[in-house]
Amino acid sequence: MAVDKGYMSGSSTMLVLAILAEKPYYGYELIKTLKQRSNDTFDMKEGTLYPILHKLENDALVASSNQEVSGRVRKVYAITEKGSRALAKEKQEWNEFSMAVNQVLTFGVV
Amino acid sequence: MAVDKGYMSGSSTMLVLAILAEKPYYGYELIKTLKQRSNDTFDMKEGTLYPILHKLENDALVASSNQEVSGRVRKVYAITEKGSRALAKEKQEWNEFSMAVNQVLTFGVV
DNA sequence: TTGACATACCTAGAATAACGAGGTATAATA
DNA sequence: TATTATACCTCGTTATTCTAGGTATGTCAA
Repeated sequence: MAVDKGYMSGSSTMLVLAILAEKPYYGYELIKTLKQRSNDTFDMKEGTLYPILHKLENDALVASSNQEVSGRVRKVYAITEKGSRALAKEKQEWNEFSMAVNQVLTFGVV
Repeated sequence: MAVDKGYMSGSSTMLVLAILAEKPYYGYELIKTLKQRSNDTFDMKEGTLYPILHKLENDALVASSNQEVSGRVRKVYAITEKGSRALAKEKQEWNEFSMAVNQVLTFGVV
């Protein structure tokens, strides 16, 4: 990660879901997209992503299918209805968390 | 934690330093202050705080001294010059990180 | 005065999450 | 043909937090 890896903890799953909320992606493509969207701040490793995708699929938050993309079969992941609901909840938690952090950091600052 | 514990990872140390940046605190007091400042979002456990304080002291980011506070000897922690510099850096990293998250979450949203 | 509760500091072990480093295979390109 | 990029995967290490305990003191009500 470009940022301290500790920060990533907990938000990785949400970030993956957020990317998939737009349209289906396959793993490798997802990493590149995440990197782009974050202006090179997030450089998620494959050793991080694939276990996350497998867990998401296991929990039925995403569904995978083998599809031919530009002449090659790839495992494409799509978000499910359940996944969309989970994402909405995680976004809410993230907002609560980040606001609380900013509140502590800016205490006393006018 | 009131929020998912995963989110805390990485920011706990920064939050402790941020509290100490205002004035010296002893451990127990610090937990209560953090909880107040965050509107009950952060409920840090003692098993989390004390190891953090010990590590911070070991790295010379804080300094401790036994002081009598309201008729009782307590271990009071104060931020050092080095600690202030570390806090400034961590704040910067936090800003970079949270902005990147928000950028990914709000992609395509007008 | 005695028992319960809050205060106050601490540690060991379990759980979780991300990473590094490796493996395997195919396609493109020089 | 050799190298690089693509593409998916797993295992073991490391880092961080929590749970659950231990110890001790002060306060307050029954």
